[in-house]
Amino acid sequence: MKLSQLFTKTLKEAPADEEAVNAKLLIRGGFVFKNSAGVYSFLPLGWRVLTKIANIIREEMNAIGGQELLMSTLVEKKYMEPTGRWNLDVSYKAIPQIDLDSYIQNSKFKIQDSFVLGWSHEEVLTAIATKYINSYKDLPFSAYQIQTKFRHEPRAKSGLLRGREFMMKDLYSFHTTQEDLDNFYKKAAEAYHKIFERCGLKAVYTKAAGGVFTDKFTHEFQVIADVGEDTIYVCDKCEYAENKEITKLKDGDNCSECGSGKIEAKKSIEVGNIFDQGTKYSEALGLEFADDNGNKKPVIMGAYGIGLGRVMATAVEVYNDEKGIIWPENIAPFRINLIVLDGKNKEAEEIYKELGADNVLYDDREDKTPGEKFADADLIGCPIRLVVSNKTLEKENVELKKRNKKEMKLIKIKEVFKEL
RNA sequence: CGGAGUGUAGUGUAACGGUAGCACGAGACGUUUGGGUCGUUUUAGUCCGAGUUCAAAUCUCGGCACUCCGACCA
Repeated sequence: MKLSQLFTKTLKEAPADEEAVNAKLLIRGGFVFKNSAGVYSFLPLGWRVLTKIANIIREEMNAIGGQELLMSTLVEKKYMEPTGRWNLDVSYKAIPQIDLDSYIQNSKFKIQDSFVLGWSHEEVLTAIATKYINSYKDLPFSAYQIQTKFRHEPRAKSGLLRGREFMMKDLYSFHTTQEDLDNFYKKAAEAYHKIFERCGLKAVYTKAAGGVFTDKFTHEFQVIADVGEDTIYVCDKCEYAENKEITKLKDGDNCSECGSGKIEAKKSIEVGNIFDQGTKYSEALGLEFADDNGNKKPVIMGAYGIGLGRVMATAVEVYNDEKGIIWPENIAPFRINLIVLDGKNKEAEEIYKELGADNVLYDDREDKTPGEKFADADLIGCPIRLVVSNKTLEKENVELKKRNKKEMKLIKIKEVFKEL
């Protein structure tokens, strides 16, 4: 991508009323546009990051057998009412625009028969499954989607960390036995660890409460960071952790799991969670299977969520300096930021062509000074910066600097492709 | 939803109740080219609605929005 063509621009200063680092840097860099509190549009750079996160998640979900699909966003009352989740405060209702007179005259229109904008899709997928799942032979299976969720947050905050509208991956698994669910649950947890690791994040596996999703304990993936709104109690040795909301652990306790570690309280961001939902949804919506004796039994379910925007914002919170973002390799909008100084030259064009528009953000702007280009490169935060200028070209060199390192080195243009 | 704070140009900031100014950005011309270069010039603003006053960005009331703390967080 040529920076001269990118329709967004960087801002020298962050909006005065933003306090969260992720909001400041993502807005300044032109990754996102804040439409309202907790409601963001993803601009080309931000969308690239989000897409990369989505693809990592996809690969790992596919690897454990998850089948990708896309469910409806408008969810009718008939789905949510049986589970008691139709009239929860989190709901945004979608009410048709009809004039009041016809509304009163025409009793067929009932506001309560409208839709909720989907904020979680257990009911929808369970209802779909009733159509296709009859026998134990149809199980287990798991399916997921990556979709925008709508949740009414009484207080949206911290940039992308708590929004009213956000992209989420939600996977649901369906099983005949608790053992089978437990096995899948472990596989999903491993997949989650891989996902966060690939995104450059270290997530602590944390025991927590299930809220409205389940009465059982759940597990959260928590990234330790001061902006986090959660508090977890973690063992400094074995990393056993429990969320403050359920724990009896205290700061300074000895770890009961490994026996030798010390428990510490840490602020953290919940980037993902997994739930054992038992038969709550299958029973409410009549999802049953026939076992090998022909007896009908409710399907046992699990749910597994990751907030994509939250992963993105968390990476920014964890990896930044006074100049800008330092993206982890795998989720950077581009791997390389190529800067050309002293006017365009054929060497830079060749490097850009060779490495590819999908890998390189090519700062070919002719009306910008070197200082501005460097400042933008630091702000946008691609892992590798290449500079081609008269100075480097004298000896057929390119300068290479990593965003997370101070040193820079000169390498021969011909060898750039090997190096990268 | 309770509490606190803030709303001035695209962004960041000034202005005692008395001419809305500065910087950045954007446009033009020139200049400069390894860390947001310099100069000239143009552009654009008091969140909305009432009230007090000769006069309101400024005071009062109402609304809306945003930020932070708390409650909530599926």
